Amino acid sequence: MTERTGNTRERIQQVALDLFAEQGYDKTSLREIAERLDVTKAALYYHFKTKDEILGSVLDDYLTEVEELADWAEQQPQDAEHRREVLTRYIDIAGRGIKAARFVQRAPEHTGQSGIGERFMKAMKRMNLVFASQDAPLAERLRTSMGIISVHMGLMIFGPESARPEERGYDPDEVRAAVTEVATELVIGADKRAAR
Amino acid sequence: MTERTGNTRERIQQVALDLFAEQGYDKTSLREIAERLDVTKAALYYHFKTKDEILGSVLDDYLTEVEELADWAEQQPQDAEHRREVLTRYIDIAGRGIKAARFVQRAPEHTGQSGIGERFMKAMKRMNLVFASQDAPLAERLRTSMGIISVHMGLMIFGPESARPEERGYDPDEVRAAVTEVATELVIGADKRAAR
Amino acid sequence: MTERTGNTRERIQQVALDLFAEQGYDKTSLREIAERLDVTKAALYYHFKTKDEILGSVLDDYLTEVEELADWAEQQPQDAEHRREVLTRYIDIAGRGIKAARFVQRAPEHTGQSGIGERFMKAMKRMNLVFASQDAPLAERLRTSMGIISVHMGLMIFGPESARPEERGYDPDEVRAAVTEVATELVIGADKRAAR
Amino acid sequence: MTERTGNTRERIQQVALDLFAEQGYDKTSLREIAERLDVTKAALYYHFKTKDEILGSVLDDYLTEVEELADWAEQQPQDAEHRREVLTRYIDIAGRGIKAARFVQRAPEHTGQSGIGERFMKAMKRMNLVFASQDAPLAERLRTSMGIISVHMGLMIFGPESARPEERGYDPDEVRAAVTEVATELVIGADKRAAR
DNA sequence: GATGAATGAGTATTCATTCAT
DNA sequence: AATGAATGAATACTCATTCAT
Repeated sequence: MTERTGNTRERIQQVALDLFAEQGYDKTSLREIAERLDVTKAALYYHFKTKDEILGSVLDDYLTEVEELADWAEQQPQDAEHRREVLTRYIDIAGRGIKAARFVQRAPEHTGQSGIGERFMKAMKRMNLVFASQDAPLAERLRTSMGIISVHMGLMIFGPESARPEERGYDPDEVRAAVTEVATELVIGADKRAAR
Repeated sequence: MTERTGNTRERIQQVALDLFAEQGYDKTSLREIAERLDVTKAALYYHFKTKDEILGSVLDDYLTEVEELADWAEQQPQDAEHRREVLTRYIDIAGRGIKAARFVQRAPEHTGQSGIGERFMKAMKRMNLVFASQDAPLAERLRTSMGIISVHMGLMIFGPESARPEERGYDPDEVRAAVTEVATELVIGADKRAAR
Repeated sequence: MTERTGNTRERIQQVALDLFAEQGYDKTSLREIAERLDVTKAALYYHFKTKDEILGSVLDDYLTEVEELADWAEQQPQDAEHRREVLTRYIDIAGRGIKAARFVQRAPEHTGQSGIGERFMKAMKRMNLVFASQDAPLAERLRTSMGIISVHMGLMIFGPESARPEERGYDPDEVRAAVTEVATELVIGADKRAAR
Repeated sequence: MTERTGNTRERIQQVALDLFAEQGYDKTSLREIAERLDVTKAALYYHFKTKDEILGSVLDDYLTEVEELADWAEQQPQDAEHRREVLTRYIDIAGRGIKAARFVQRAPEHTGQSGIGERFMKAMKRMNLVFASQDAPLAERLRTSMGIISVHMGLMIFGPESARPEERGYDPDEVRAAVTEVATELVIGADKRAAR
């Protein structure tokens, strides 16, 4: 009784996300995914129409959460308190969807052709605009951008699946605290400075 | 008779760096490079042994400069003043080798297999260690890492060859000032805080 | 409750014939047929053993009619009057089974491997022999062949489902008259000439 | 000394045309072509950018000749004598490019997507219009169309490469005479009738 | 009377690389 | 200093078919 319970679709998604996060989208071939699951490539095509659709399905949850956050954030007053709240929520989302977030950080390579690429670029742009408007001073915009990136990078570098083995094994709460601290300085400290 | 003689090697390097920076290493094919130069692919192999060697030769200057900077920095006292100096020099190097820096930032995709990947990972690690030791608090380490990354990102996003057309056209000095401001906060501000 | 029961088999045949006539046998995939019917591919296999059997079942009526016509024709005296009669009947059959006739005309591509291919080649050969014997002069044989082909072509080009939109919309009787005129000239005119 | 003299490109064209004429474009795979030439598939791609380009290059001569004939024909007076001349020339062209002509006759399957498909449809349409205008009676138009088709069919059925082995081996001149006779009746006989 | 899940063999195309000239 | 010709291995994707349920 090998536990093959109609879960192939989800197994594909898991493996695909793992590999995409590890090696990037382009470097991950369908052959690789199929082999790791011990099915044929054609089986992947039973569950998904294209490779891109696999990526889409795998980023969908993450992206949806980010989009909903952006929706909410755009309706809030743009003060320090709310920014802090938005940032905390974003860290939550990225923490849960850590592999997606990792993929997202290195994604520029892929963006542009696939529908999913555009969707995700738009979401990221909206997040950026929550923290600094398009016509804020360059330093301000760079700082808040780096705030968001620091979330991805912090989780990538010190998280449980870091590419650098010597960095694995930190306490998740410690990592989260560090990420929150740095990202907050960049995003909210920015706000305080602007208020001066 | 202004026949361009002997400069093919350099022309290859230029075109290759342009394309690598634009599209990434993997997405750039030798066919593309050769076509743009109006030579055959085989000509590339006359000048370089492999694709990876092209990349290596193209990153070499940049990497050498960074390595020399690291050499120097490791010999200096680790105080705020010297860090500021190191950072300024790094910004100089990145500013000159902006395409290499851009490539470097998205490089994780490529690192690992090719000799050049390792060399450049090592150089980046040394730079990081100049600003925060391996056993500094996580937040501190993340902050200084973000300091370096902010240099690459600032130049990539607001520099003359930004991928986002709406961000092109800023005054280089303005960009440099913003980059310096943000990177310094992250790297030196960090220092001040640590001193408290 | 007008649940369509038991008619799936026929619906498959209809859709398949439509698509085969439009795009050809090879370019029509079972997925396409299944999708258009909103059933799964496996359902097709419940009703037919192979793709080829679908084609067979779909051409069967047409082929049977042609075979019966050939049976009858072979028993008749080979004079102009009877030839005219055979031709008229053939035009009737082709007019009713216009999609089958259309498929038949372009069929050479397919003939040879599938049982149905052979059957239909044989039927066509018999029709040809009704109008000109194997040892008639080449011109005579070509002329009568063209007579039969002109039936298919006339219906294909000027019929209601012509591939060329600008040719759709002629009065069916007009088309039939033209077809009859040309085919008769080729088949019977031939006869008269032969009689001279 | 195996006679491998830079002629691969032409060998590809020959083999491709053979196979296209025999089996049709879609049913002919690049693997098949490559195997028959004892080269790899990649070698085909050294000489041609796509499969379609192979087809294009292979039909080009034929198509060019037909187009030039159409150019010329459109400038001539539309009388029986000139039509006879055009037809004779067309039979010449088809006789020389018999495989192309054969492919052309069954081409509808392929036409439409590939650039070459359109080009060739246009050429055929022009040939048709030389013999009967768009608003001639249906029978007239069908008859002249059949005139052209009878050229292809005659050569296909009775020519040296007939698909039916029992029809191979006729004297080429005899075939040509038969084709000329039937095609002329259809195309010029038509004219006489119209003149009545 | 059908579906869900899968397979094996195939397709066109691309790429880094090689080597004789 | 370079080209022309080719290869081997890979890639994303499609198709007819099977079978347990």
